[in-house]
Amino acid sequence: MGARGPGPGDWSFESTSAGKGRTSSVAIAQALQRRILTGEIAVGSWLRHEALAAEFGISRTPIREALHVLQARGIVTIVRNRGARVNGHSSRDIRELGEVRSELEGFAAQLAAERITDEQLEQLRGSWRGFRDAIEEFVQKPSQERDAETAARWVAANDEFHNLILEASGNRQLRVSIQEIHHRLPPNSSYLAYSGRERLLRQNLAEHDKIAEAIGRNDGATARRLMTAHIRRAVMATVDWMEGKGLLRDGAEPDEPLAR
Amino acid sequence: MGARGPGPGDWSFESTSAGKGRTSSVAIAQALQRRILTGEIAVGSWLRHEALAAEFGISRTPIREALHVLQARGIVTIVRNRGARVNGHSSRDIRELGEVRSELEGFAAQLAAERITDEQLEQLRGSWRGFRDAIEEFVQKPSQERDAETAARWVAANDEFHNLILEASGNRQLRVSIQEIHHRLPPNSSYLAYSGRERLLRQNLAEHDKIAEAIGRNDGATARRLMTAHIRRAVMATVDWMEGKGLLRDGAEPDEPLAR
DNA sequence: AGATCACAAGTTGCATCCATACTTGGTGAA
DNA sequence: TTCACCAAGTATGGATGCAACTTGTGATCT
Repeated sequence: MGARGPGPGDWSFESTSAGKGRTSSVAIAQALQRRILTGEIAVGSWLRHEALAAEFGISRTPIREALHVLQARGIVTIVRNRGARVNGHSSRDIRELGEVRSELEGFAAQLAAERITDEQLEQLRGSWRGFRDAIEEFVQKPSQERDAETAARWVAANDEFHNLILEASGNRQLRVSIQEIHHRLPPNSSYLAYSGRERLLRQNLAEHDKIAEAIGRNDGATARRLMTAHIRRAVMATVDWMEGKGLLRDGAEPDEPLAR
Repeated sequence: MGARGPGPGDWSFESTSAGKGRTSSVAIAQALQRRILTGEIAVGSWLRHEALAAEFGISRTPIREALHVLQARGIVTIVRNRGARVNGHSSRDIRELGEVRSELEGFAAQLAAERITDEQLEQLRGSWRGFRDAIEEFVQKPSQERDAETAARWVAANDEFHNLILEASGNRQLRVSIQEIHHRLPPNSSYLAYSGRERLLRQNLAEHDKIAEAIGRNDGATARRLMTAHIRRAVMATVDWMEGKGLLRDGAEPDEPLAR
């Protein structure tokens, strides 16, 4: 049961048709969500059934379902007889999400420190080594050769580290809640925010090391404190990067569509 | 601007028909969710489009949308060409959800203690008094006269207390996450779990008092500790009640893990 | 008798069609 | 010139029809 879930930050499919001819509406929701959160679809824009249906080569019905799913996730707002509008994030939203995430992951680290098994601990250390090796390989390449594949390795190793801790926490609902928060954040934002900055990457690695060590000592309080600080730093880096890329909505919003 | 935001994930209505004849699919999702979480619709049962459409007097299209929303909330699982199956909670799920909720609400209390304004503090105290009065009125009535309306008063006062703290925390995303957890729990479960037990009600009241006092002293650490313990106690009462009512699924799950 | 295969019933998934509400551009009057 | 009103256009919400898939049952073969 360990290897089951790809965990948070995993939007695998998007590749056109999932199965044969039928494209599940959840796949469409995922594809739309990815485009929205990466900024490919602008914040505040309206999503029109007809255009999306034509683009995906299907009818409006599954599009409508996908939009309702996105509304349930808080990513768009459906206004009656007007359509679905993209709910942008403000810098404040990202920071607040980061606060929540840091608390939850800190809690997970504490539980993990109290409950982790020897086998899981060994996996965690292996994951850390994988993270280290992937980073070393990444930073030693010249910038031109840094392809997506090498970068994906340390992204995967990073995800694995956090997932192992969630797994070791023994609380499945905690995992669901954290996933739900990831659903409200841009995918791979950590990768994008860190990819160019070697110093931050190395700092990240060192933090992972200390967290794993505290968990290995069954020191829940320290593990929690370290993890919380770790996530907060990552969030700050993400906010910086998003602000630089102009992906954030300004604080003041032009017109509130859902005034009820 | 604080009071404005129905940020993402704020749907207050549940009141039958939203407009006139048109029933929004969101309203249908709410109605179905309520029935599922109260046990009116059995765990493990299949929801069929045709039957639901006939029951609500509408066609299958909005039913399908509602089911997809419920799947996004983790309440049902849609299996291709087979339908939507109700995902029951196990006692472990409820406990785990309670752990998460207690952490988040504890965090909210800590933030509230650090950031609350004088005006909000006064509201909080007023809310506490309302809670006290409603409980007094409730417990002094003979059992037969305890109608839904009087009980609803202290339920509302209790909700107001927690909502004010969330508001004072200044973190809107925290509120969304907690609401999302509530979406995975039976509605009014606290009311149902507490309604018959005067001692628990009074203890609840005393805990609210201490929490409000710690927040008033700007003592974040104490407020957090008290709130976390408060929620955990409430969750334990809820689990007891749900086990007594047979609303929980047995621990071992036959097949079909609920994570996607 | 037990197992296997084929067929039929039932359900879902998607496409298309109709009704309704909102938007918007234009026109006329103050 | 500006405001108000009206009408046409457009997009969404819901209903219905059809194809594909799953499953249960019964007949046939070993």
